[in-house]
Amino acid sequence: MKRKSSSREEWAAQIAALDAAPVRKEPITVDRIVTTALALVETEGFAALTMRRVAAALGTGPASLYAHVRNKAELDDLLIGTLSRNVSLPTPHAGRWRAQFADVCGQLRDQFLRYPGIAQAALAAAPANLDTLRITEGLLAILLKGGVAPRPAAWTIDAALLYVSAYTVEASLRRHPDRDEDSRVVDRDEILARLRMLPVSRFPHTVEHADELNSGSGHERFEFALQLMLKGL
Amino acid sequence: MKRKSSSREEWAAQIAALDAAPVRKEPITVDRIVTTALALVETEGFAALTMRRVAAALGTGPASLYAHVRNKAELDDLLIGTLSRNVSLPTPHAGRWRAQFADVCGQLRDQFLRYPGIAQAALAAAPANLDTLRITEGLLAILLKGGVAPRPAAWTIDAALLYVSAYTVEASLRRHPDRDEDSRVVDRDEILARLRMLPVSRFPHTVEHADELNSGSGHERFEFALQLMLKGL
DNA sequence: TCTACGGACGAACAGTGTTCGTGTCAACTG
DNA sequence: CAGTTGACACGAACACTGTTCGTCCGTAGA
Repeated sequence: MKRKSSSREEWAAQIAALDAAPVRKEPITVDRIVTTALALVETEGFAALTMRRVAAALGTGPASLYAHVRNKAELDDLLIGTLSRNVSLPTPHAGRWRAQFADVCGQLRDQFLRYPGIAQAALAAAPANLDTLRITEGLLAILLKGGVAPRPAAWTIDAALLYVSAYTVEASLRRHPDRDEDSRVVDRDEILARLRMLPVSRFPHTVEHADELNSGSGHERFEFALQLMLKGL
Repeated sequence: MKRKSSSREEWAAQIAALDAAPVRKEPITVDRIVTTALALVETEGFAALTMRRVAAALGTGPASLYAHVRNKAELDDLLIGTLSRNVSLPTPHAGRWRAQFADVCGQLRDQFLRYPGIAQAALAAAPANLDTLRITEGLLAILLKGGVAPRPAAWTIDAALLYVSAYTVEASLRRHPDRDEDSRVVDRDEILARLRMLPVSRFPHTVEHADELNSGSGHERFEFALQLMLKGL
């Protein structure tokens, strides 16, 4: 009888599988995990990137992911690796090294901004990943071709990548805060108003140049900071 | 009888209080919370900063903290505010503006490094806090005294503060990782060895200048990046 | 003396990363 | 072709996290 009921269960399972069959057994792979995770980050931000949410989007439980990914940290690494693979490196041109360097950084910035908050993972995974090393290699090639000595080149790359991460983290937090609730979201005008509200006795320069402190639309500040580093070489 | 048992309980409580009395009722204040939290971060890192751990160190439960602090985010804000209050601002001197600027950034860096990982909170709390605004004011005064125009001054300050946070976050992660277990901890020599192991075909410059990429003891890279920004002005 | 009131706090909720043990399906082996 | 093996999928659980609710209690004011 056990056999009988078992076969009946099988029968029921087969019937149920009639619907699910086409989608049914698509196996979990690292690629599917990464793709799903990126989509999640893109729409809901890095804070929403959870093993459980990724697993749920794949129609399974969190434990299933750990056969393909050691850690959430490793998943983060994979994500920024994928992002890094999306930036294209130019063949170094001696006369345009500044523009080329800034362009690569800009690509990285845009990748990070597309997936809000993911730069937090970039700050942690900086040295380990092979794909980020590819970018470092490309930037090094550009600077060396431009005639920069190896050591300042290396240190400049380090500083620039650090800045890109910090810039994108802050930009993401400002436009995609965890809680939209009460007062956390402060737009430009609000910030300006608050700066003007400061006591002039203690914050004379801040009040006087509040508009300058608050200025910089788009990526003007980003470009400025980068050019600051590159002009200094 | 209820009264009787109540008074007896009181009596027992008073007896029990004989020992606990001297330490007993020290009330919870924001200052005590902040002090405890800072001590915790100093010894165990920012990842260990938990409402529960802070509460436990104060001999109570986590709910007690929420009478004095709205959020963990607000606690983070308070912490970096306290740290910011520790940096001393010089009276601006026109001839020494670069050194003064670098010195203030160095103070901030040291504060952040003393409490490993706390700079993560600084990246989030940048604009809101009043104490960080004090530093911005000080830096602005230094640059203006040095003859820098308001707008580049403001943007440079922004870039520098961002860089300080990123630098300290990365430095903290490198020396105080979450897990000391298997392979996450990679010291200088290990990194150098791995860089040399790369395929020369794909990473020619990285392999050739591996030692330069890995160089920079102490805060040499930090000073370099800062001077890079300041020379560019 | 009685009454409010504000801080302290136990318990609980929803959610996190991660692990253990079991199931189940596929492919290689005899 | 039958049988075993091994890798993968996954349910359940553990030890945490931040945060809230309702209750308690000690002190200040009427």
